[in-house]
Amino acid sequence: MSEFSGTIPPRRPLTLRDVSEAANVSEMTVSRVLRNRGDVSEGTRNRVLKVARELGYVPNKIAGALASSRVNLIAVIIPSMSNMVFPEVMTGISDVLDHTELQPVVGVTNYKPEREEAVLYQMLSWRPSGVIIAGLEHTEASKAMLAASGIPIVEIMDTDGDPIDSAVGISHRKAGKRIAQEIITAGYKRIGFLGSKMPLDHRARKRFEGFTEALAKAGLEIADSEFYSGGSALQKGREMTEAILNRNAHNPLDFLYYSNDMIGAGGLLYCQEKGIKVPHELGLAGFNGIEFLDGLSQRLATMDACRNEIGRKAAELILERIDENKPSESKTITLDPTLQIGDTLKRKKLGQT
Amino acid sequence: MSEFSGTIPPRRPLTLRDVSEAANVSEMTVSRVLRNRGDVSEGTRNRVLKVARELGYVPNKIAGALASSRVNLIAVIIPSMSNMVFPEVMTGISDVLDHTELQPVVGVTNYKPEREEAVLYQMLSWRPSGVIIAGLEHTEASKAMLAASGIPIVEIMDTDGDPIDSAVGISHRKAGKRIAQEIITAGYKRIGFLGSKMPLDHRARKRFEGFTEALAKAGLEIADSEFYSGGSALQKGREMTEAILNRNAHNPLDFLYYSNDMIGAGGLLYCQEKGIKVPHELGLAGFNGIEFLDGLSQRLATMDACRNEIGRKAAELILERIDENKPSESKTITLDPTLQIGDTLKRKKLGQT
DNA sequence: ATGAAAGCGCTAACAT
DNA sequence: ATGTTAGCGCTTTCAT
Repeated sequence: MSEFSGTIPPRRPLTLRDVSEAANVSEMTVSRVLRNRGDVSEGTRNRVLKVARELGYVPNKIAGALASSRVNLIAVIIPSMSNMVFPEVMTGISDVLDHTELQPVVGVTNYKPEREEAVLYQMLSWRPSGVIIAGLEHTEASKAMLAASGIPIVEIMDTDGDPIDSAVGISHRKAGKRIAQEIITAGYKRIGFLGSKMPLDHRARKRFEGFTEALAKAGLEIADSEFYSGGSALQKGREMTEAILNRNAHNPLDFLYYSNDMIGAGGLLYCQEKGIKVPHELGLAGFNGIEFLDGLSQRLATMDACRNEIGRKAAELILERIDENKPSESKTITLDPTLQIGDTLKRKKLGQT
Repeated sequence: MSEFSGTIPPRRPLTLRDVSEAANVSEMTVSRVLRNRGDVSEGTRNRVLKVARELGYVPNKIAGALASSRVNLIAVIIPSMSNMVFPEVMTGISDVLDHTELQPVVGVTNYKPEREEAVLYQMLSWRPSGVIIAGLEHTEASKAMLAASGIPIVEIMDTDGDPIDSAVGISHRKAGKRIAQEIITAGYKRIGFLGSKMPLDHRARKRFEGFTEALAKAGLEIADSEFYSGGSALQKGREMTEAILNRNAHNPLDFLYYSNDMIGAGGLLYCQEKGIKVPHELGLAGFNGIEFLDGLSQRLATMDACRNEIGRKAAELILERIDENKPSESKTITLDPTLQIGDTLKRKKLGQT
């Protein structure tokens, strides 16, 4: 210990008072300058600004928020970050919020309802101005918290169900149906399904349900399926494709529907290497429209889930509900995902004529 | 307007007082129960808990933080989220913080220094308990804010430079050198470089510098280079590879070094399609060790940037500095990225013997 | 255009 | 084991 220890005052964060003393004005005036509110003479204003900058003052939002009971935070609760889909939703949200005073704060649930409940509780305890949360399925407690919060809630991604307040998304059930119809129309008959073992990914489940339903209407059913969990999705796509094709070698499949584009891309790469003729011998389709599909030599058939758009619209809904004082109603916005046929779902009707 | 309008009380968030009245104890006791602090009899405890749950009380952290001057937030400031590298860093951070009371709050800068400054200011105004920030390069104002904040700061990803406080990362300069040496040893001579137009991506720049430096020492230099910005990285990798190879057809390149794995993977796919023999005719290497490389039929040579580890260590450093009261010193932890030779950097020395 | 007083909803510190 | 008092650093409201 140096003999001078103790002479250096412990660094205490600066307060409004420090600035007000240095600038020789009341705290109130400093506050007004820093928030650009009320009348302050040009001279005082400049003096305060100068002093604040020199001192390196950073306002304490905690105190500000408590005093004004205004917290310019939007809680965003999503299942996963590494998923490629949510970063895009986040971009949409940020694009809109960047023009405002609001800023998004993200919580991740890893697809676990109890984790979602905990994260939600944490976020609500900061008294945000609004909540954007993925999905329509939540624990009873979560729903109660959301409903009781008294702030705008927007549930995103999915519109197959009843929102607590507002919702923006696509119908995954319809998306599944749509792609199934396309596959049927193209003349494929022996269809395999490859997806992830995620009982709690309700959106994947709904797509699957819509898919099988549409097949059933055409008198078809899924010939075989394969599920994975964890690991490199591209690699898993490869492995699962190999497995399901081999297993059905005696009576070959002619189409594979993947629950996401990453495993679909793995399957496509596998087929290309093995010389399997896509789409004539075997058709493929995924879901999500992830950007990197552009880099493959054949474009995988997929459906764009409107992720950026969902983010934007969700943020806009929140803004509407906050800004305006009119009793803005809750609404559900259902977007229409675009089907991209690509190069892997093109076979002409065979044996139908 | 309904004739009953005004009869529904505007939903005011519940306060401790509401709970204390309903449970017939002092606010202080409720506070103690909810935070598991101090002695509270089992009976009172249960009663309070029950009432709080029934009422749906969610504590106001804003007020709590102000009163206790403790904000259990760690600010995490990163350049990008869609990058694949930062989600992994985030996972490392969360893995460690999940066992504590602290929670990460993320801010994204898009590689813009002025944006970083703004984000930092915003975050600091919430008085977080610590800051984890990517890179060692910041504006003067940002550095000043960080230094003046009086909280633990950990700069991550990079250790080629002087940290404000602590740092965890790898030496990108050394990483560039290392891969260059490997390429030289393998006997490649005409080396192309493909990267992104990001003057502000200091880590990519440092890798490039280390790379060219090591080449220079061996009497070599970069034969040609190609840069991209925006778009699908996989696709860009393809296009740039085609462009650079064609441009040098008269005197062919025998190695391509990519500044990231995504464009590298695009290049690899291109080569495979064109029947270019990798690694004998043309060697390839990327940087980052992204998971999906596992799904390609040849493993791209790369270096793992220790992203998860960096996140973990950064969070641990912050915890050390907060938890302990000892004057824990700032330290710099330099991790050692592992080189993965893969299948694209293997040519035996030729013409050297 | 500026200031003074009160209090936002909690918790620290000190009773009891 | 429980209660009381005094703030935390701002903003609101009302004076001047």
